[in-house]
Amino acid sequence: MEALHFMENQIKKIVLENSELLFGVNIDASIIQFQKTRKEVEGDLTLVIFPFVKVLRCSPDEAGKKIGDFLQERLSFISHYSVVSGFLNFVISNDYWLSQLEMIHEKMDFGFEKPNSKPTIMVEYSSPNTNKPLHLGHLRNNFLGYSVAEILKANGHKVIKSQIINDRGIHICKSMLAWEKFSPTNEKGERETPSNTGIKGDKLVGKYYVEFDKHFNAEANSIINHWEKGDVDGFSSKSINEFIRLTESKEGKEDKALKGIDDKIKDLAKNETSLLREAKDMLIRWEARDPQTYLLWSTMNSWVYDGFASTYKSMGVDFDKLYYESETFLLGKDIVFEGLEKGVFFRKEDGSVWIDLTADGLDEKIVLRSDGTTVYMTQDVGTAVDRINDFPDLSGMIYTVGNEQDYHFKVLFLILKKLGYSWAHNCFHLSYGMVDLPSGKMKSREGTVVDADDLMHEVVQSAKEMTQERGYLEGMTDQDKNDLFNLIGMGGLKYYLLKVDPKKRMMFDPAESIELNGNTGPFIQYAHARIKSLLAKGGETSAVKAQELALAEKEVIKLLVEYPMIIQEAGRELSPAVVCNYIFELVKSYNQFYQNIPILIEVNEDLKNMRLLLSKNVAKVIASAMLLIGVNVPERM
RNA sequence: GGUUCCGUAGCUCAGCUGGAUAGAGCAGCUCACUUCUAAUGAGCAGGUCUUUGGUUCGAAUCCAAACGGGAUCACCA
Repeated sequence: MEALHFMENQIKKIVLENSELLFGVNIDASIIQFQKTRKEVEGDLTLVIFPFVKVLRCSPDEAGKKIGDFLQERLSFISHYSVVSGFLNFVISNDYWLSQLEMIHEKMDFGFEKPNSKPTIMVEYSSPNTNKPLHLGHLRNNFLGYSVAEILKANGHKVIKSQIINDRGIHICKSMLAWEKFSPTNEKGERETPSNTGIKGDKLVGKYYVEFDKHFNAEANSIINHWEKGDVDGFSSKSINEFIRLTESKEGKEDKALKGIDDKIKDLAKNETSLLREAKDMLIRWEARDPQTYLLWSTMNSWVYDGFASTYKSMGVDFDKLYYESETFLLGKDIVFEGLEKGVFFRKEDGSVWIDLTADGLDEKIVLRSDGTTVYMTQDVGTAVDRINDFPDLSGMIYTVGNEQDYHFKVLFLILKKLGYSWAHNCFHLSYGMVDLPSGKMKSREGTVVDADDLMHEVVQSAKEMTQERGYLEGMTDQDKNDLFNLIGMGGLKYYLLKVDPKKRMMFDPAESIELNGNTGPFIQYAHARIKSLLAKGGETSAVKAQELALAEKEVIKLLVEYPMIIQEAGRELSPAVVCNYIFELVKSYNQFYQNIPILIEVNEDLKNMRLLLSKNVAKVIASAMLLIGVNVPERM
């Protein structure tokens, strides 16, 4: 058991067992509340006395003194105590702290639970759209998902990292179509490919998705022009009537309402475009497994996967199991039919299938379109069931997806429960906030999207410049140097994105993200490198013999002792930010010690040895905790 | 409008199972390298914890309302 809990439990036990003797009445365990002692006050552990006062009917000071005396006599780890305005502060003996340091030193995997000792959990993250290259938002998603998986492993869970790849649907057909129609051919008669253009696969496909949108919008605008001129031949009368109705309704409206109406007209026109019709035809051909369409689809997807693979490599994330929507959507459909028979879903007149969630405070939600094709929800139901089939020992699933989909997941989990799946209660949406830029929201239309590859390249580049300027690089090979620049750049970026509570929306300042001072990844990496350098010069360490302990040293040990509880808390909260904040505290505390207390220069061998041991274990915990957020630490920098 | 998340220093964020004088980092101003890596440390300055009411011995923290901001409410994904 962790040292702090051990001490708290000992105190609690003695107080409860002797409450009759101490206070003349039996007390409730809930009034025994601990907290960390404030910095300004001497002490390590504080018992709050206020709750006792009501029961005991005496002053807080009296009660505190009574309890303090009693405990000091019976618990060896209590050196002495003080009562300050209703708080009973225990000073824990130096021996106890030093023995804790010794214990930490002996444990290789200090803070970690036994691997695979807890139920299996699947963590889904990343899950990109194959039409769009990964951007800043995906970086937060990937780092978060990867880190949560690591944190759960540290808590003893078996973890399966997965992602669902959104590889089918009308949007995919759009980029396929655009490539077929608009891609230029070279002298050999080939259209653009990653190999003949040198463009990264995901970027190339993304380019044609944008290209589609451009032509799509142009065609829609020209249709609106026709309509406005009264040229309505060849368009469905339903659309025309709706257009006339909308146009008339513009009369006397405010700007904002006008914009809404214009958007509706645009949608109307889009539905009449030949491009959309062609894309829809293509989707139908794809669903019918038309060989030519299927070949184009699998070829372009493979370009995207190659591109993503290289981005994931740069990110330092990986997956144990991939799911493809093209493989799970049919299962989802089957489940809907089963549910339809069981009465979970109902069919509307036009043939579409719905679920009524109004009794649960939600809306009616569609699960199958009237033409029988699936929607996002159907696929997610199928994927969830597929996963349980693949991994029967799965006890829960965590979906790392942005908070704009809070409603979707609420509905998804509810549907799974209504379908009678017991595991549905262990599905959890790890919902994280959007990443904003100083200029505001990222908008692809305004070109303010920060590309993941570009950003990673930039931070590594910046790390390179800084490190060449002030790093300790003598004797390193070019390969080692490049690894180091990468380590520092990516460490800074990951730490920057993970130090904020995942639930909250956060501000991403590009200039600040490559900063090296203050609460940053490189600040922590530097501390580690400095300790390693110290240890290299310090020689071997042996068991702790020292008995003195300076305040700065004790503060560092106290933080080390907390590490196991931090891992638990981070696991409970699914929050890498908890780990980040802890490492930062630890490093700050260590730096204070390092700056003020001599280590190698110390003449007393016992003290020197203890300080080296302390440093060694700080480095150990830094490295261990940084790995939980997917960051490596350098031996030197 | 319904639902939901959020509002703490100039900026970015901690703290929120109720507890002592609300903390960091950045930016600003001082100071400390012939020393174990100064990518560091010490200090100064900076606050009506959005507002109002309630619960309590005690509220940044819990409850309610108001104000301000985000997300979401498609036969899109």
